[in-house]
Amino acid sequence: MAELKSLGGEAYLALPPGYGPSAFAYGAVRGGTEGPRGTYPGGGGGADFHPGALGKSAESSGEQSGDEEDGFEAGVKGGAGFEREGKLKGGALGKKPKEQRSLRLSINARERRRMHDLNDALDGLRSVIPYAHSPSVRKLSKIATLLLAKNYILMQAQALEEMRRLVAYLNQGQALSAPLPATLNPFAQSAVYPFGGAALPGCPEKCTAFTGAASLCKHCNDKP
DNA sequence: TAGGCCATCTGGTCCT
DNA sequence: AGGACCAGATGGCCTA
Repeated sequence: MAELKSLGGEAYLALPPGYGPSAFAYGAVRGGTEGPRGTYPGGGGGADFHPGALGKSAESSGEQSGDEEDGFEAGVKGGAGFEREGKLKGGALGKKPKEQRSLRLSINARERRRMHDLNDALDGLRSVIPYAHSPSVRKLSKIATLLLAKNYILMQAQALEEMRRLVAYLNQGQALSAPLPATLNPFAQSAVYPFGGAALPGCPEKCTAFTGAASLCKHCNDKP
């Protein structure tokens, strides 16, 4: 996986290759809304999910009660982990006592809930980082969300530091008429755009879709 | 069709 | 013992 190196200045919010522009390219229209991917039923694991048993509506913690029969019955054919090393770890499902199967279902449900909570948290993160929030743009992937958030935090930290330096400078009683050293003047430096000075791929559309205070990229900001 | 992303299942480990 | 967390595996969906 591409490492996110320390980024300087306006590149803070640029995602590493494979996550940045591609995240948007990848994020291009995807059947309109981003709703459930329709993978719940069945999902992986080979479990035969009851369609609809695990809809997006039930994604949040709290739901999923009752340990809906995850498809343990006929399901789990070669499901995750089961055929590893050619053997059935922990015993074949069919041979599991009902009690153990019940326990497994409970564990599965709990894990599912945990992952849903994690996804909810990621959604919350997506909602506060600057990128094009639009129905026509697919949401950021998990990895892109994390990397973008990290860069955003770094960018904010840098901005804060610059402001501190500026305040300290002004507090020293320096004449305002004197031009600030470039290193102290945040406004003399190039503005920090989440996607750097280059035009964001699909810039006009995405920048207009972006609901933040500023444009996503300098290119767009220069052309109101 | 390959690759990316995702949801889910599962067993192991650690903690309470 | 039970729950949380984790990583590996699997299969489905979608896009280029």
